Amino acid sequence: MEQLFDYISKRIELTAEIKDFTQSISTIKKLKKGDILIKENQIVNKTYFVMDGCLRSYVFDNFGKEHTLQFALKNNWISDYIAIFNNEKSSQTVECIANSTVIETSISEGIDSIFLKFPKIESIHRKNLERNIVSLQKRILNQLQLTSLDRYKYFLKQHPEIEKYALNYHIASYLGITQQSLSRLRGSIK
Amino acid sequence: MEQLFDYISKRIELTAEIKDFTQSISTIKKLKKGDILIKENQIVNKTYFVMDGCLRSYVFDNFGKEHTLQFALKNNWISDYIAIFNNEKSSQTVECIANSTVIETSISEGIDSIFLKFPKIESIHRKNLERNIVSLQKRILNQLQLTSLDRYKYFLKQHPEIEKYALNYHIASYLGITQQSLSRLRGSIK
DNA sequence: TTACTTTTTTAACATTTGTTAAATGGTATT
DNA sequence: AATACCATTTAACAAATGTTAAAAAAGTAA
Repeated sequence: MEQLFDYISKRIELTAEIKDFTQSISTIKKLKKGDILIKENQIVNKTYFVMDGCLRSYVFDNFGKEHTLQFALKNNWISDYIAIFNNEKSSQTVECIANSTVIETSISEGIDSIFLKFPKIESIHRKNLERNIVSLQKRILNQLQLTSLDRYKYFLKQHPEIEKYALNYHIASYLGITQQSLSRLRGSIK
Repeated sequence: MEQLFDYISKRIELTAEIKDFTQSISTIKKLKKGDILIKENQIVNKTYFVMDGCLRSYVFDNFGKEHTLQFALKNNWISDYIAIFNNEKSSQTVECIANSTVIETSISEGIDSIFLKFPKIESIHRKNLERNIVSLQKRILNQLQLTSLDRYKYFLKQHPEIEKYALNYHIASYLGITQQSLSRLRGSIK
């Protein structure tokens, strides 16, 4: 649990109160490759902090194809935030793509009520949201202005250790191309 | 200014204090089509609330091509948020694409200091960020799973009155295709 | 109206990416 | 080692989109 406390204390002053509260809603879980943490059409009241390993969130389209929204490596959070923020059932799947250790944090009492009790946590959350928006905007701009080869190169820079964990089609479905195209791009690099 | 107060009071209880403060950092501006509000490489300490008309934010790529990040219609905010959140100089341009009336809000004292004084404003901001993340994620998913024709149709649903304001290439550069391709898609609809 | 500018459409051709299918490579199990 | 399973690469062809250039249409000002 220390890893999460480190994360928090880098952002705000970690009081005993906040520490106790965080502990009370969190549990450490060992996961195996292939485990599914969130399925489609469920109520989402958990969010996951990756201590080690790698999780992936994705959606299925009408043809059953997967489209990857996020990879979460060490010290990153993942969940279906569309569902949480909109109070909807999940449309995303969150899957463990390598043996991982995560902290599962329950937000079933509602995030707004948490922020009411601990305004400092709202500040952390707000800053995370800002960071998140910056990276989503950058991803959109990449999608608009880069060729798929350049997107792939940028992706590797951003996630240097991802190839240890992710399959070809995980990455392809993040970049918006087919696995065969990605394979072609890889060939063209050498 | 009433329009902005309406916007705020729909989200939090609008106290006299917050009203005064908001007024003290805001001015109404009439803009003409073609006016540039934010240029590349400037310090960004303003954000714009559209009362009427339409603004657009975009970036230039290495070849001088424009890529549209956002259209802001009535009751929407626009600025270069990457610059603001990261404390960087602007990489985006914000342009007025139709005669417009906006409220220019100065955040030169720093958004964090504003939130310290008025935690309620941080809550509004936080909820806006969440909504924004949902729509950015949806845009990414659309980019991943829809054909450009379906993206265009979805875009029109989302921005029903945009065709009054936006040129062909504004929309094309938002969808990530050329103006010629967009023209082809339009033809194929009828 | 006319002349001028800007935007949109159209067309021919080039390039990229998708589709389908088969071959190759890797890993774990018996 | 042999088998089975899964992931990756390769190839041939199809479809979508980009590129370049010109024509048509729409908008604007004198």
